[in-house]
Order: sequence, then structure tokens, then C-alpha cells
Amino acid sequence: MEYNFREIEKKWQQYWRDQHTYQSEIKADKPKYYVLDMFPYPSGAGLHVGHPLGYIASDIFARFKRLKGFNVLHPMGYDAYGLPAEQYAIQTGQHPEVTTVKNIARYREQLEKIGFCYDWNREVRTCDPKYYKWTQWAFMQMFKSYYNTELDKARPIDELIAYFEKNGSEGCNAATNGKNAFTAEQWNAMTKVEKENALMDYRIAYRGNTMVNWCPKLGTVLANDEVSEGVSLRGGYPVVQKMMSQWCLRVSAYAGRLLRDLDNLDWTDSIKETQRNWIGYSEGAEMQFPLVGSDEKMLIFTTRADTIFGVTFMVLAPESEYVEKVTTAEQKAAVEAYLDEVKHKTERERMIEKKVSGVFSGSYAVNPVTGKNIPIYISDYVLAGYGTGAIMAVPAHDSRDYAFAKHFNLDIVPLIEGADVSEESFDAKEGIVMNSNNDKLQLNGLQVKEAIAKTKKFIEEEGIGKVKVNYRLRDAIFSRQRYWGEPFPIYYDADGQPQVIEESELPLQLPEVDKFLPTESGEPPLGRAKNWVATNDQPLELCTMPGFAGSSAYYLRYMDPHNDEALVGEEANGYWRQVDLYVGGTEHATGHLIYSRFWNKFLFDYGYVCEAEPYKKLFNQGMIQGRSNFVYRIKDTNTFVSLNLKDEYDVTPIHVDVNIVSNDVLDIEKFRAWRPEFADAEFILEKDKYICGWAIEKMSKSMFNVVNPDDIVDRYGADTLRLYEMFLGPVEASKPWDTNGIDGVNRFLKKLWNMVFDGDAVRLTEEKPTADNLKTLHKLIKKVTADVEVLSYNTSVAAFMICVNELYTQKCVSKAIFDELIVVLAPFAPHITEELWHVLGHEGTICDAQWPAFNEEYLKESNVKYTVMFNGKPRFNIEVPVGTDKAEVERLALSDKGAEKWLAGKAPKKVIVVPNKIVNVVV
RNA sequence: GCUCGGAUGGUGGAAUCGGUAGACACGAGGGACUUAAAAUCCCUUGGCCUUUAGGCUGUGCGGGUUCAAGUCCCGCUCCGAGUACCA
Repeated sequence: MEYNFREIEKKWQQYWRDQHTYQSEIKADKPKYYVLDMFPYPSGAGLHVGHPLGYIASDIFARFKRLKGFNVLHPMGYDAYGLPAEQYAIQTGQHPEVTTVKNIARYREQLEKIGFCYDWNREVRTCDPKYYKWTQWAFMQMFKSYYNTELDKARPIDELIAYFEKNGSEGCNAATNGKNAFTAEQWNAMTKVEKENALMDYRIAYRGNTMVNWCPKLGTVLANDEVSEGVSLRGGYPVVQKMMSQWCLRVSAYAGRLLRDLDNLDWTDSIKETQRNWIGYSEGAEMQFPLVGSDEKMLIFTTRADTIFGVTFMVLAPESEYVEKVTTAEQKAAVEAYLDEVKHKTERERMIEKKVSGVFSGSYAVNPVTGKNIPIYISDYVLAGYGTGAIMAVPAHDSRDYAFAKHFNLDIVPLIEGADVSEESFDAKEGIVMNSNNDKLQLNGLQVKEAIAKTKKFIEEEGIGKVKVNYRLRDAIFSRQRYWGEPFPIYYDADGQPQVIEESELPLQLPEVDKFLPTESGEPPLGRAKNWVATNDQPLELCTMPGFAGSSAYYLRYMDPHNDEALVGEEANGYWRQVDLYVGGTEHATGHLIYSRFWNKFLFDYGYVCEAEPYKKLFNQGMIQGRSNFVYRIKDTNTFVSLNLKDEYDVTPIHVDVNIVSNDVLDIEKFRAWRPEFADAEFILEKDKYICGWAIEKMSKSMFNVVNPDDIVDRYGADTLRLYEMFLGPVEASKPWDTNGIDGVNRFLKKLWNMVFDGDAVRLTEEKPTADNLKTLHKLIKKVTADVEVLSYNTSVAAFMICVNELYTQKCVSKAIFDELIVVLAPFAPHITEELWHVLGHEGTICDAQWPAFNEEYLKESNVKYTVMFNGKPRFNIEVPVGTDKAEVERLALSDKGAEKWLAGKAPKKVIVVPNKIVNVVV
């Protein structure tokens, strides 16, 4: 019988569907294992061969765990809200939902063809009202909460109100972006609107006036992780900074926990490091600098308190609230001109220019330690969003301050012994301090680290400032001026104050609109919706939530996808708890993976979920790059010359569709048919073949290097695709897609098939396995068990090939051997093994088989081979019985007749015996 | 600039705690079967020198530690990823 993968794969995929083989449910008596893939955005292009890489890896793991006796949860769904569908809707008028549903259907079809063991009964779509009800619900809880910094968790906002009524804002231990302090009397005297405005500065989901990344081309704001190098990640359009009132999530309140809890996660160091950098812990001091001729004090943040004696000026961010206060009448025009200039620069321009710019405010501040007056400047190299938006400038020891001082001709006072600051600043935090003594504080002679500590202590004692930790992590901007996203469960009352709708009104469904564009008056698309009001007739919020809203808690929903009472029920959450293995790309390190951890922690604070972290182990698969092929056309002709002959001609390389090239050999007939202009192409061949050139490029339509998994499945079968993608190299490595080796794994499957079948009959017999058979099999089991546990699949596939080759050489026909072999292979190649499972007379599905244990007994050798080396060079081998002691091995090695030649009559200086491996003789 | 990875045959990649580098696969070369092709099977395949056997050399470059280094240490070169005025 032929190995007919098309028939086999179709048959078993249908069987698995009919039998609900992959449906999972709570089994209290069984240990659980939750394997999750990052769910895809269903784009119009469908899956390409890069997508399944991670899915195959996790699928193998899920199947492996199931065979090992775990109750496995392995779901899949769709991150269905997103820009492409909306952009497409704007261009064509096609409702994004229609596009999305169509794309999802295509994805599903493609995924099924590869034979994944997903429990489709648990599928989620972020755009489904039944799903986004819980996205809205979580937002609502965040709106009703504040962050208690003492308990280090979210608490109901009512508790904070009670506190304000009694004590005012003094000592309230709440994370806030507000600066206004008030007493209990002041609070109680506030109007309703004033109180609500004050509370807004404390809510975890809050409306705030913040600098946002505004993308004019997309007509929406973007989060920091959606912007890279001054342009939008999607589309690459310029982004400008703009002050806007937006919904935000107080992610920054969780910075400390997000950082600390990283330590206990089983993630790669590189992705933990990326998150640490993004969170950006920095310990320093906040210091007050009194303004000359005023009671006003300005707060700065520094990590270099020790350099206080070298402060020769101060700099404010252009957006700082101090700017207005320090600008003198004489400087007013100059300052305004500068602010105007800054405002009109895009992020990108600011970055490209990197030119020193700034303006003198006219005012001076007093250095609180030296008592000297120092000028206050305004410059955009100071960021409003970090620290206090104001700095003390120490040009001798900060390169940015240095450039600024040189440009404006300000004093540069060196503070570290031996540091030469004539050409550039000395930024390193090391050396011995000098020029830093007066009657209040003496730092001279100290190491920088000691000086920092001493200064911090001093300023706290003197009441000049306090020790402070700052994080780079900002609050997440949560509004998008778009149509295709979750509506906010928010309406605006008669005073224009945002209020949450009733929980019973959830889900608040996305309304229909006539066009997917902003309104004429510049409101977001929801402004076009008719009757877009809450049940109390008050107008609803017009913005929608960003992409990361729906993906932040989806892993919880899979645990209990049909629950209408809760995001996830207590029983389901208590059983499945958290994701044990999460597989996806590194590109989500600073976006999804931060937001999701934040979201989970918020829910955890209220006990809605039982684990503080969503993803226990994270595995990052690499990216699949494209591998393009080229043909070489001789200039001004329609003649193409093969790769190795091209240097003799004047040629232009032309991209050729990789799907008509095999092993870099061009299919000439298909090429002629590919494009009309090539119909009468002529070729100069080498060895009767046309060899194409190649290059590694991004996988894209324009390079003709997109490979669709369906084509591979069609040609070789899903099992071959799965094995090949794993065989290509480590799953975590990025690599180009290259079909050049796919025949190898296909041959392996055919060989396995042909060892089971002899014509149409089964070749295998009940014959007892030989010692060699058992050794070969158990070597495999041992290797694969260890490799799969750490997702080292490429070496596993190699082990299968070795095993089958050995059994072939041994002419093994023992059914007992194959019974176990196919179980070990089943996670990798589920279809062929399922077929063989039944051919060999087993019941049910191979998915429920038991992973075989390996037996060390079979692997034991009676003799051990030692390599005898002289001065580090291997010379000959000896064999000794197992368990021979070192001294005896040494004696046998030296008395072997091969040793004579290398000893040459001399006595060995030293002999090293490495158990079971090597005898090294130093002569 | 900073942080983290990486560099091994013609190619993708193996190599546990430092222990015979190049597993496995592709490609290439040779052979068997075949009228022929495909498929299948067998042999060779890092380089150099001799070829019965053997010898030398070899993991980006330069040093070091060690009986022994792809692996550990120091100093470079190149490539990739992330981040970027974070005080």
C-alpha cells in the first residue's frame, strides 16, 4: 500500500471532529496542563508558513502532555479587532465584521488542515459581544477602583472617598497623576463635579489630559508600544505629540509588581530583560529648588544626588507646569516662540535633528546645598512624562547637559578626580569626588556610590528632598478614535462627567454606522451612530478600546468560554489556574505581555482570578523569513542565464515566484506560463538545469516568496509539514523558509510506512523484539522524552530518523517495537501514527495512548569503549567490561599493544581516566 | 550609545558537566535496478598531503587557563534583535 497522506489526513481529521477527541473538560482527579498560542489577528492574506511554526511547537507539547497523562487545555481563538479590517472597510464600505468573519473561516480551514489538537468548542473572538462583555466589565471595575500603595493592590474607589471625607488627601497612599492636595473640609465643601474631577486622578481607568502619540494619517492616538522610531507600527505614518483628554489605564501603579514578579517566571532572560528595560526602574532623589524672589519651589528628580555641587543650571520640559511661573516678562516672547516651535515638531523630526535647542526663562533658582543662584532654561531634551519634568543640570557628568552647556556657554564644574571634561562629559558612576565640600555637606574623597548615599541622607534630614523610585513605564492610553473596537461602557451625564453604565446593560454593543470615517466635525466614527445613548438617554463615549484590550484576558475566557455570569467561573479558574506554557513571538514583549500581566494582577487583587501571573512559562518562537529566488536576464534580451554562468554576461536579476522553483532549480515550463512576457524566454543552462540565485528577505507578495502552508500540505501532507518545520532548526531561532530539505522528512515517513506494510499486507509480526531492537527503541524514547520537555524538536526529529534507519538495518518486523514507536512519534505526526495505530489493531485514538517509559536495562552495554589519547590526540580504542575501576582501565590502556608505539619506551608523566570515555596519557 | 543574542562544511543545523567536532538532513559525486525516467537502495562527501594504512590542519580573529577548549577567561571584528534624549 502506498503512503496516501491525502486520504489518511482527511479521514482522521474527520474522525477527531466526529469523536470530539480534543474537547477538554475539568477532571478534578487528573493533573491539568494549559498550553496556549498567542491568538492570531485574522488578516486577509491568510496564514503563511511562518504562522504555524509556534502552533506546531505548542501542539506537539500539548499532545505530549496528554500522552503523559495530563488533562490538557489547548484552545485557539481570534484577535478580531484591528486596523486592517477597518482600513479595508473605509476603502470598500464592506463592514469590518464581514471581512473578519470571512478571514476567520479561512484561518480555521487552514489550521484544521495541519491537524492541530485545538478544542474548538472553546474558541473565542474578541469582537463577539459575548466575549467583549467581559472586556467592558473589567474596564468598569478599573474605573471603580484606585490603587492603594500601602496594601499594594487595587481597592474600591468608595474606600478612598471615605478616606477623603475624614482626612483629605494628606497621607492617602493612593497612586495618582494629580498634584492637588486638599483637606477633609475642602473635600466636603466640593461640588459633585469637583469631587469627580478630583477622583479621576486616582481611578485605575481614568480620563486624563496627557501627551499622546497622535497619528494624523490614521486619525487616532496610539500607545507607546504601537509607535517605533516616531512612526506608527501599523502603516508607518508619522506620529506627533499632542495634549489630549483620553482614557488611560494606571499601569504605572503596578510597575513595581510587574518588575518584581518577573523573577519567578520561567521566561527567557532576554524577554525578561526587555520588560525590565521597558519598566525602567531607577532609584534616585527628588529635590526642591527654591525659585529666586518667590515662595515657589521646583521639584526635580535625579539619580546623581552626589553631583549637587556641579549644578550650574536647571532645565524644564516645554510642557512643564512650572514654565509659566518662571517665564519673566522680558523673556515671554522668546519662550512662546520656542514652545511654538517645539509643538510643531513631530517625534520623528525631534529625533532626526538631535540638535541642541532651548530658551532661557529669565528666572533663577537657588541650589539648596550651595546656595548659589542658577539660571532656569526650557528645552525639549527634558521629557515632561518622566520624573518631575524638571532637572538639575550637571554638565560635567551628563552628556546631554554638557551639549546644552556648550551651546549656551554655561559653566562646567568637574566633580570627579582625574576626569577630563574639556572635550566631553564624564558620565560613568565611578571615581573619587572632588570640589564638593562646604560647611553643610562634605563629599570630597568619597567614592561616587558613597557620595550618592550620603547626599540622599543629607537632603532627607534637611528636608530638601526625599529618596524616590521612578519608573519609565507610563500609563497606557486606552482610547482609540476608531470604529472597529470595543465600545466603552461609559456615558456622559448632564454635567459632562463620565459615568459607567449599569453592569446589567453589558454588553454594550457596537452600533451600526453609515461610514467608517470620522464625522464632519472631527468626532470619531461612533459619532455617526444613530441613537448612541445609554438607557438613561445620556450620550455614550465615542471612542473605542485599543487592540490590546481584548487580548489582555483571553486566556482566562478559554477556561470558561460559555459562562454568562462571570469572566471565568471560580471552579474553572481554580482548576485551570494559569497558562502553563505560552508560545508566541518576542514582538509582544512590551505590549501585550505587559498589559496582560497588568490586567491579570488587577483581577487578582479582587480575587477574580487565583494566580498573580497569567503565563508561567513563556516560549518565544523565531520568525520565518522569506527566501527569494532570482533569475538573471541578459540585458535587452529575453534570454536567462543560470546562476553560475551569469558573470560572463551583463545581467539583471529578477524576482521569480518561489513556488515554481524547486531546490533552486527553475521549472522552465511553469516559468514560461507564469508571465506572458516570458512565454518565449530562452535559457542558457548549466548541466541541463537552470539554477536560480537566492536571497533572504522579508516574506512578502512583492518578492514572490510567500509560501502558503496549504500548498505544502497538498504536496507532502500535514505530517511532513509539521516534521519539517520542526526539523528546520531550533523553534526559537529565526530562519528563512527553505523547502530544500523537505524531501528528507517526507522520505522518512514513507520509509516508516514501508516498514509496516509489505504490499497491502502488514509486514509486522508478533515476533519478540531482539535486544538490538529494544536498544534502538529505548534510545529513542529516552532522547525524545528529554528533548520534548524542553521543546528541542529538531534533535527529536533526527532521533526518529536514526531510530527508523537502525530498525531498517536490523530488519525489524516486531509489532511490539512499532506499537511504542508510533506513540512517541504521534505528537509530531498525528495523522500517520493514528492510521498505523488502527492498522496495528488498537482501539480508540492514539491521543489517549500512554507515553512509553524507557528502560535503562536495554541501553546497558556489557563492554565500555575508551578512547586512548596520547598528549590529547586520540590514538586507539580499548574495550573493557562495565564497572572496571579506573586503575584497571589505566593498566589495560598502557599494556595494550597499541600503546607501545606512542609511549616509545618512556614512562607516562600523568594519566587521566574519564569514566566511560577517555584515557589521556601525558608522555 | 545602552542591553541581550549570535558567528561551526557547499546549505540548514548537532555536540549533556570542558572529553574522539561536523549527529541528522539537504545538496553534490559515484554505483545498483530500469529500454529510459521517476521512485528506491548502496557507497563517498570539512580542507590539505599520501592513499593498503596513515599524517597534518580545522568551530569569526588574537591571546590565556587546562592532560584536554566550539564550550571557560581576557581583548577585538562582524552580524542580528530590542531600546533610545528616562536625568
